[in-house]
Amino acid sequence: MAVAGKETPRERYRAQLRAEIKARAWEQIAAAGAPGLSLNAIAKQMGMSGPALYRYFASRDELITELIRDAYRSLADTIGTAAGSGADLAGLGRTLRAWALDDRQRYYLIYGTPVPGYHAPDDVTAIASEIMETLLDAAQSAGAAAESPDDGHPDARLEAHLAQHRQWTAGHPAEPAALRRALLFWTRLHGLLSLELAGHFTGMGLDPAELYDSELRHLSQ
Amino acid sequence: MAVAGKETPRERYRAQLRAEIKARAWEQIAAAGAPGLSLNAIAKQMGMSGPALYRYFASRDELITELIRDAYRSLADTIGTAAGSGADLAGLGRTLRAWALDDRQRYYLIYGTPVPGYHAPDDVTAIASEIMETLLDAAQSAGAAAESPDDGHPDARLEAHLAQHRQWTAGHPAEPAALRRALLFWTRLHGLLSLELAGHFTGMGLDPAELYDSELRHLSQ
DNA sequence: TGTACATCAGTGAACGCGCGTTCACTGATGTAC
DNA sequence: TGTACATCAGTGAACGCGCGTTCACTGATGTAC
Repeated sequence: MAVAGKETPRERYRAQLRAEIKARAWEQIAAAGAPGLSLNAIAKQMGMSGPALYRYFASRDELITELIRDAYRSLADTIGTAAGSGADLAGLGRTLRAWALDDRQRYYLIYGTPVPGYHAPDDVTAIASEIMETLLDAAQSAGAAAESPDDGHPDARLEAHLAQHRQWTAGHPAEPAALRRALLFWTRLHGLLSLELAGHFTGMGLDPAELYDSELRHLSQ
Repeated sequence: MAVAGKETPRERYRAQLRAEIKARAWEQIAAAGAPGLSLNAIAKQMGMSGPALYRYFASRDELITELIRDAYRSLADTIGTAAGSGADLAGLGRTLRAWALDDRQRYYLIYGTPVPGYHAPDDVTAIASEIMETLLDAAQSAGAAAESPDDGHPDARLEAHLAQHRQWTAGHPAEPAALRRALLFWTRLHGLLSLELAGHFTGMGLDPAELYDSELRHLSQ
């Protein structure tokens, strides 16, 4: 691993070109979705021949994997930064929606329809649990300051299940109520986001922001 | 439109072949997702030449559109039948999950990542509101028998928003609380389903059925 | 500072493949008198 | 019932395209003495 500042010009150039390839790849994905990603098309857009890209990525699959990794990293960093700035659960929720709306294809790369046969690399699961830990932190803080998200009707059965299956909490010391709150946060907001991004509310005349805010209020109460 | 029983043998044969093409199309989609659908591959599988299929579908796009229509119809019929058999909201929720798990690609055709540039035909929105009406019926009945899904903390702001944007209810006489309940049902269950189908819970060691049941209990209380 | 060599970016040709779609045509099935 | 004609399913060849990927090669950039 090269130490920053000690890169040779060649290394710098390589990194720069890899970055540009990825940038063009995102543009293509934005235009035609991930299945429409083509190495040849990227090369043409950069004024290079197709095979040239193989100096930078071993295959189309490796490029896509890298984009998925970047998408996860982007989300983890965005959520992590917001939490670091003192955002509470509701703030993280707003951050999540802003992140999703900022680039829906980036969202879809993580949470969209999975490609049959494709398996994400192992290291992204580490990033995924990094995100979960941030949520658990926020949920734990929220739990200290507020009542349960269901107004005193905590779901004992769910909390028992969550308490017994804590692999996903990665040793996080959150209480059962906080586990539950973090999970509800995650699943409910993704429900709204995926329906909104796919346009399922537009035909209904509803304002997705209003629905989203409502769930945030409910989760924070 | 041909009257049933008055079809000529040729019409019958046409209908039969269209059905077989669609059946093979579903198999292909199950194996490689919707982007991997190929008319030539279907033809080969049926022992025919590629161009032969153009007697039955004008283009690949028309075939996909037809599959989407069928997916919507399947969901509307399944939910409608359950409601007709006296299922309450929780029952419809279980029906929804069973339908989704029965064929995830069928679910994705409706609720998965949209293909940029593709627009679903108008008539599917009619089917979509048919589904919503079924939900509104059930939510209205539930409202008469139970308390609000948030235990007496109804979200006045959300209900006001919903009451002011009732295009999606298509003239349904549901009360504001029922509108809200139906929408929460829809968005929360889809959040769980989309995460479950994409495998986002498998790495966490959680049982999606448990989470789903928890939301159903909450929505029905 | 200058020369000899190694490294590496990028090219162009080629391979093999599959795609959607069109077209002119053959042969079977149905219809009309 | 039998003949003449129209309808229609399916074929095979072809078009034009783009894809991922390999390979041998050129030319520029960097390194070592």
